[in-house]
Amino acid sequence: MAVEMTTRNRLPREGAGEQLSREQIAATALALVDREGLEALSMRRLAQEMGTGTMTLYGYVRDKDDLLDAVIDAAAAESPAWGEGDGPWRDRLTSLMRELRRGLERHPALIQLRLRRPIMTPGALRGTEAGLQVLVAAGLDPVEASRAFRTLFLYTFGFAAFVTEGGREEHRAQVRAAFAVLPPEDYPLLTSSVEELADVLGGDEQFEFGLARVLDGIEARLPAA
Amino acid sequence: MAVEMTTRNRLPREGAGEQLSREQIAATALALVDREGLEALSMRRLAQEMGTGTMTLYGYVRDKDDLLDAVIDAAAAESPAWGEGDGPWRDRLTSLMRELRRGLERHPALIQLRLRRPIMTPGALRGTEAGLQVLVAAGLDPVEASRAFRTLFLYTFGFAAFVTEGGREEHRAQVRAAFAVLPPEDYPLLTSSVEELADVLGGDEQFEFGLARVLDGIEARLPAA
DNA sequence: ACCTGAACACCGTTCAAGT
DNA sequence: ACCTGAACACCGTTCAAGT
Repeated sequence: MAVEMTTRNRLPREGAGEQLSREQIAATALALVDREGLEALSMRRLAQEMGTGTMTLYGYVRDKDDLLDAVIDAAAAESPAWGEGDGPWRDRLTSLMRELRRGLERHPALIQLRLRRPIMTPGALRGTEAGLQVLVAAGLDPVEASRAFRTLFLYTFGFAAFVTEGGREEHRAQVRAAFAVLPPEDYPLLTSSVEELADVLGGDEQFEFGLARVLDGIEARLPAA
Repeated sequence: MAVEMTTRNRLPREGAGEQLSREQIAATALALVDREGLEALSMRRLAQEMGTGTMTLYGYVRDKDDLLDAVIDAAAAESPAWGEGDGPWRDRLTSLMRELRRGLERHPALIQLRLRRPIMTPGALRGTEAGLQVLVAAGLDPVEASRAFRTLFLYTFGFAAFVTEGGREEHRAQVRAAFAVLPPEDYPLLTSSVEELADVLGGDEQFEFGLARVLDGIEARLPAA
C-alpha cells in the first residue's frame, strides 16, 4: 500500500505503464504548441500539463533550448518516406516539395524555430538526398544539383513561412485595408486590381505556380534530352 | 532653479531638445535589437536604455506588439528608393531582389517578425508596385505578374531568413558534423561531396543562382519578343 | 537516485498615486 | 496632463532540500 502510493506519486497522472521520457515530453510539448501556439510553451506550463514538478523536466532536457530541439525532432519524425517511387524528374521533385510544404504546415508554429535551427538529422536529410539523386540523374553535376535543390527548398520554405497565421478572409481584409490608402497615381497596378491581388498571395495556386516556375528555370539547365 | 530640476528630470538623459516620441523609441529599440538580438528587447530594458520609467513608454506605444510594429516600420523606412531607373525587365527585377535581400539582412533579428507581420505600408509596397510594372511591361497580365513577383519575393525572403544566424565557418562545421553520421550506402550524394555541399547552402553565389533560375522560369512565360 | 519547492532575476501590463 | 512606482501574474533556471 505504501509502495503503491509512492509509485502513483512518481508517475504522471495518466497511470500505470507511463514513464517520463524525453520523447514523451517532446510529444506533449508539440501537442501544446499545436493547440495554443509557441508562446504557450513554458517549462512551468508543460510540467503542469504532465502532472510533474517543473524541475523534474530538467532531468530529461538540458534547458528550454534543448526542449525546443526535441520538439522539432518530434515534428520532423512524422514526415512520410520522402522521395519514394520513380518517374520523371519533374514529377518527383514536385511531390517532394508538396510533401515538404505539408510537413511544414502541419505544425505552423514551428516554422519560425526551424529557420534558426535547421534540422540536419538523417531522417530530415533523406528528402535532400532523394532530391539530389533526381537532379543528378536528370543530368546536373552534384554542386549544381544542390544549388537547384536549395532553390526549390527556399521557395517552399518561404511560402510556408508566410502563410502560417490568420485565416484567409482576415488576410484579404488586411490587403484591402492597406491598398485602400495608396494614391492611385503612384500605385496604378496595386490599386487597379485589389480583389484579384488579395487572392493571389497564398493558396495552392500560388504555390504551384511558383514551384512550376522554379522547375522551369531548372529544366533550362539540363543537358538536352 | 526648481523649474530647471523638474525639467531636467522629465527629459531623457541626453539633454535639451530631445522629446520622447514614438519614432525615437522605435529607433532606440531597433538599435538595441541590432546590437543584442530580439530577445534583448524588453519594455523594461528599453526604458532603462532611454532613461525613463518603464510605464512612460506606454504613453507612446499601446503595448509590446505595437512597439514591434514601430520597430519594423523604422527598419522598413531605411530602404532605398526601390525600383528606380529603367532597363531590361530582368536587370530591374534582379536589382530589386538584391535590394530586398540587403534590406532584410541589414536587420537580421527582424526577419522572423516580418514573417508574422507582413509590412504593407505605402513605402514597403513601392517595391511591389515597381516589380509589377516591370512584369506587366514585359508582357504579363496583372494577376500572373503578381504571382511571378510573389515567387521572386518568397525565394528572396526564404534565402534571407535562413542565413541570419551563426557565422559561415560555424555553419560549415555543423554541416560536416551532420553529414559525418550518415551511412554512405543510403546517402551516396550527401556523403560523397561534403566539402562542396557545405559551401553551397548560403552566400552570394547561391542567391544569384536561385534568382537566375526563378527569372528563367518567369521568362519562359513571357510572350515571344 | 530521483524528484521538487523556494528563491532569484527577469518578463508585460494594470492600477493608483505622484508631480 | 504627463509620468511612474508598486503590484500582479507570469517566465527560466539555480540551489538546496526532500523522499
